[in-house]
Amino acid sequence: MRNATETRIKLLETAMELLATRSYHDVGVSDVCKHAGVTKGAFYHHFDSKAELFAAAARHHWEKGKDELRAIFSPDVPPLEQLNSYIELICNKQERYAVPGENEVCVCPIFTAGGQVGPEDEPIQACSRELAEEQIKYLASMVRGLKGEGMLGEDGDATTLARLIFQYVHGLLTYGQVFNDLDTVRSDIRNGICRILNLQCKYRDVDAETAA
Amino acid sequence: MRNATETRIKLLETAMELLATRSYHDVGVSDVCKHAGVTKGAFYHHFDSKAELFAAAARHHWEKGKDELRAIFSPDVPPLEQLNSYIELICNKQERYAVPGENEVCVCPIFTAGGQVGPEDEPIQACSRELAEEQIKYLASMVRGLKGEGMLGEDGDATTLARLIFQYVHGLLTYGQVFNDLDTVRSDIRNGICRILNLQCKYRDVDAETAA
DNA sequence: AGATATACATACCGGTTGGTATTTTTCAAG
DNA sequence: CTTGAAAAATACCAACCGGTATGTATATCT
Repeated sequence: MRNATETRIKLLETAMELLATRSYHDVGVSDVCKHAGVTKGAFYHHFDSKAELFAAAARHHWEKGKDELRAIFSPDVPPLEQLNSYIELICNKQERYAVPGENEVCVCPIFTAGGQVGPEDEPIQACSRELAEEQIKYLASMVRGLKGEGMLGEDGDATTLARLIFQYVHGLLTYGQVFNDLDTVRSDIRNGICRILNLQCKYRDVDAETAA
Repeated sequence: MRNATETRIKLLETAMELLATRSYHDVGVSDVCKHAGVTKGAFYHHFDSKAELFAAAARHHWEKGKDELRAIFSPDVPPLEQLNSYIELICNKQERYAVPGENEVCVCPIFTAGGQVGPEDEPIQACSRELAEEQIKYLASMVRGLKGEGMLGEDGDATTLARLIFQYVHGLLTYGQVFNDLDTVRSDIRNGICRILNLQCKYRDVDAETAA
């Protein structure tokens, strides 16, 4: 592992992987190092502190996943398909990060950390907020799209709706984590989001896109 | 403080107070002891471990608040009033536990802990699940009431809706905590719940109960 | 009052954790 | 090659935290 940037990235991604199933405080720097196959000396060569690592890791994770989001929420994609893809994305993340049999469900590691650290680790909270806001923006564009196609029942500011969805999804995943129940997450996520959106019933099924 | 049960209760309640604004790992037994005006020796006289303290504290907190819930969700209370009271209850809890200027928002300390500990502290997670399920039962009875009065738009299993609400509220509070923004919580909570319920518009305002 | 169990205090232990100091290795430029 | 700086490994430290051991008041029972 002589490549510097490679080990740095390895550390960043390992940090997020561990954070997906454990809490911020449960993930020690030694843990990260061990799983990344790197010693603590190397770690502190790249990062000043644990907090800095996780802030950087969150940003890295976000940047990496951004392309996915951009693809999903691209203006070229029909809004309803955006919705379906978004739901699918979250479910896929479960399969990618969760540990079957142990931790069935994992919440968004970025936002979670923000809720688990106190005000002393402000940089991490700030990072959480920033990325949450950005994600909400993507959702808001989708909401506007749905509204434009007349698929939503009534009023409701797009940004507000997007925020509500974000809040809901996070709560849902936390619920899934505590109950270690991925099935409920799978069945609730569409239901919850569609209800918040007040999406017209005929569009709520997964295969409804063909009807549009 | 020679009264045993008194100090025990003091410890239980202090634990929940601290947990309301900090994470489980950030609240040490020494912290609890200091804030409760009790030494560690006294603490370990009453509890076997930190985990046991918080499990017991959660139960105590729950039992204490149960009367409120029972009153709110009593069959004698009109369903719509139940909803309004529930929302108000959550907002009031903010004023009670949050630290103005520092921690504006606090999430349900019981359920939060469940999401913050790993599988090693299983008792705490178990406690979280148990109390969450009980709370969902109360919500479900409210949902049935609303449905009985024909206030909800359409289909939807009562238990499912109750679970969705629970998930949403938790996500909302976490959002509020990270953004340290009580105002958004206040304005989103009614919106989110009513949308999940698909509560008919005319009943959504706070003062709509007079119309019922 | 004497005996005994309960309630609490003080001091400390073992382990862990974030972080540092120092050394060794790698590798490219001169 | 030599050299020098970045990268990574080793060893280590101070602080902290959950938990324990032991001692001391206070209440209860006989």
